[in-house]
Amino acid sequence: MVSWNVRVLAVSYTKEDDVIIELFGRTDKGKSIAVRYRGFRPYFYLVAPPSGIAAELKANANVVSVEDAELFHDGKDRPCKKVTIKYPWLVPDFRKAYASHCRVLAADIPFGHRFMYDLDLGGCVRVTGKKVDIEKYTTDLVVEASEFQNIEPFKPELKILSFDLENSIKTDEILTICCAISNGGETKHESLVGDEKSMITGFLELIKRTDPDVITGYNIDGYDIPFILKRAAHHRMNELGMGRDGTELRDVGKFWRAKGRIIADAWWNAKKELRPKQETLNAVSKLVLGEQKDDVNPAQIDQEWAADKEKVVRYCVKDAELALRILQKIAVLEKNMDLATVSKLPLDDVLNGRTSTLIDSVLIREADRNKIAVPLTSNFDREEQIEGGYVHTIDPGLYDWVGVLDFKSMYPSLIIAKNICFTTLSRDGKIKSPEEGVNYLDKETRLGLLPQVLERLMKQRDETKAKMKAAKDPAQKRYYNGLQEAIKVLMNAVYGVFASSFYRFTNPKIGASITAFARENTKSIISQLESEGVRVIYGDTDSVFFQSPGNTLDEALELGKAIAKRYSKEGATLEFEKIINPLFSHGAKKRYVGNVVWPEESMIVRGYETRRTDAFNIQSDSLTKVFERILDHDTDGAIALARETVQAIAKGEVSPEDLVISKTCKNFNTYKDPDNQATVQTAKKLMELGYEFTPGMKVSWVVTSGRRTPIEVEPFVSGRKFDKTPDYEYYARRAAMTLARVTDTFGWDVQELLTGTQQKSLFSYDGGKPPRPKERKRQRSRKQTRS
DNA sequence: TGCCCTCGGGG
DNA sequence: GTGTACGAGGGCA
Repeated sequence: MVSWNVRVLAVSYTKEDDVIIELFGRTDKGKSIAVRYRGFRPYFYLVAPPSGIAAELKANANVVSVEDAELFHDGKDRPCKKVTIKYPWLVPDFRKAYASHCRVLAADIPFGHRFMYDLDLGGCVRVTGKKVDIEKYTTDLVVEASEFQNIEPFKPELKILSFDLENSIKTDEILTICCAISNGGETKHESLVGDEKSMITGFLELIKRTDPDVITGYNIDGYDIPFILKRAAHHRMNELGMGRDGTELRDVGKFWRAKGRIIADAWWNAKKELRPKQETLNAVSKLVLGEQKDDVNPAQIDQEWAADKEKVVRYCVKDAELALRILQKIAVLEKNMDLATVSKLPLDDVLNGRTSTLIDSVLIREADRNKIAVPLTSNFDREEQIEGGYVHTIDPGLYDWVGVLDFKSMYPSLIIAKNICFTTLSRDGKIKSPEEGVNYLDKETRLGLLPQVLERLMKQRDETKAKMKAAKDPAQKRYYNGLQEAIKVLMNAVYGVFASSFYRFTNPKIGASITAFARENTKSIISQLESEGVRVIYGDTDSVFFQSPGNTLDEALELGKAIAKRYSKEGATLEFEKIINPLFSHGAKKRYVGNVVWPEESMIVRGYETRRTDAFNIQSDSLTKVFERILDHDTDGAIALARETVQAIAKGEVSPEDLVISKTCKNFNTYKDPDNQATVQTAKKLMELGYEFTPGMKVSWVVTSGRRTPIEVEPFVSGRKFDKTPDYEYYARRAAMTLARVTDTFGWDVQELLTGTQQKSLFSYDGGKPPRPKERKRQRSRKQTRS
């Protein structure tokens, strides 16, 4: 018997003579490994099944055993039957068959996960067994395992294959497939050219030969992978095995899976991680690598290919490499390995799975240990959304020296403090939630599973933080920091699944009472602060924004620290997070901009969209400039700028270039009502003008009549003279609408920006109602800038 | 205000 | 594979 230490990347099962669990991973010696394990059986529970059911089950040839069990369900311990069956793929049938007779439990847990839960395996394991030789696997090692042990987590260097293809727009044929393969520190390039069939075969062989843990590229899920499959189908090719056992790719909605490997689209991950304003490979490369794509025009790929094939191949290799480096730079694999460690799951499940998967992994293990029932995930009707956090209204205006206080891990803290759990939910519980009739048992009567798990995670996080502090080696420090961040993510995810829609362990009452407790908490802090004379200007869920009466950083700092200290109590720590000076809002919740001046200087924009690509230049540029002036306390300048911008557009004193709107145009028939689509209209006119158009191209236009339906547009081609007249009125109105959201605060609404004059006197009344907010604000904003 | 539709990335 | 998976903005009623 030999042992290997493995970072688990994926878990699955296969049907041979029997069911075999497969773990795929990489060892601490850098070898890829496939681990096989026989003899694990699927099972589920039935709650108090009617008499006769047990006998019926025992007689079923697919049933291995029926045993008695007792599980805590719906407030008390109940007699159950544990039904073990032969094959995991039969579980759904059993589930359906018995659901009408009694409650079925734990019959929707992926078999691989069930295996990991039951052996309580984590993200890294020591596998003991013997090496075997099974040809279908592409891994360095194949092992028949007899034993598993948990070990200290480690993060092996993963082998990543990034690829990109170029295809003819005219004929749809693949021109080249290029790869950048990273193994440890070094990166190798491979490029395939020639006839399409052999390129595809060559690509599959390359995957088989190099056996990457991760396959990446830019938008491969949505483009390159389906494209290769489409072309392979065209040639009637089969056996497109990219899996580590030679099996084919699986289509999971928008995404793709290859057994034993992780398909991690660099675009998708960069999008999640960075939320860039522009998501093109070029823009993201510039953003994270400070580097650009090669100079090839993809819209003219056929011409480029005809002119210089080697140049196109270089370009393609470069794209593959950029995607690879982006994935490495944003370190998603590392971060997710940490999350896999704390949630005890294979990397693939963490990277590509839902957050409920993470919580399941932690909660189901704990439930099993405590003999607590694991219900099925019910088919959620996404009816009523539970009420969210408390958001304090913000009056429009400009505020100086704003301090921001934050409750530390508010939701987890509340769950622990109030013993909130599906196991403690009880009408006669002593802990009364603000929600009518939703009460929880106190800890002494029954400690909730959820609070128990969260308390352990919190403790674990504190310990990890302590280790981080104690670590001398920077690499060690980073390692512990990653882990403690991952625990934080996991804890916040716990609240997420309980609060959002339906989750197997909860009902809306629990989520609703968590937020209800939270609202009560935040509101009470706000009113206490107000009663002692501190001016609270805003608050959202777990944060409170107060205004320092002084006009220095030191005064704001002192007040913030004092409040944090005074209002922190056991289980609800209030932290002083930052100082913003100044802060501006036009009076809508969740929308503000400001200059953060402590602890670090930065600009903060929340809710305002200054970065849309389908807005015309003037629209986004002027909004940004208006914000800059406002934060410089130059409100008059901001208003003047907004007014002048709108006026200039209305008078036609702008170049058509600044009015161009760009969007992608897909195949016309993919639109419900193509002729109503400005993109389609533009594309058709482009073709009439003799320009080439291919579905998927970005088209640019200028609106020539915004009043008609559908809107009338004219294509804009850079370099070609634009000889139509833009609908300046339409553009002025759109700019005014964007800018007025902000200038309204200072007394200028859409109409007034359009006409350039204020129509109402400052103190006019509106139908007997109190003065319009904007007028109050005008005064207030002046006052705010005083000391 | 809330629903419905579309887009984004790729060539 | 005991799993069906985005998220945000704009248009329109």
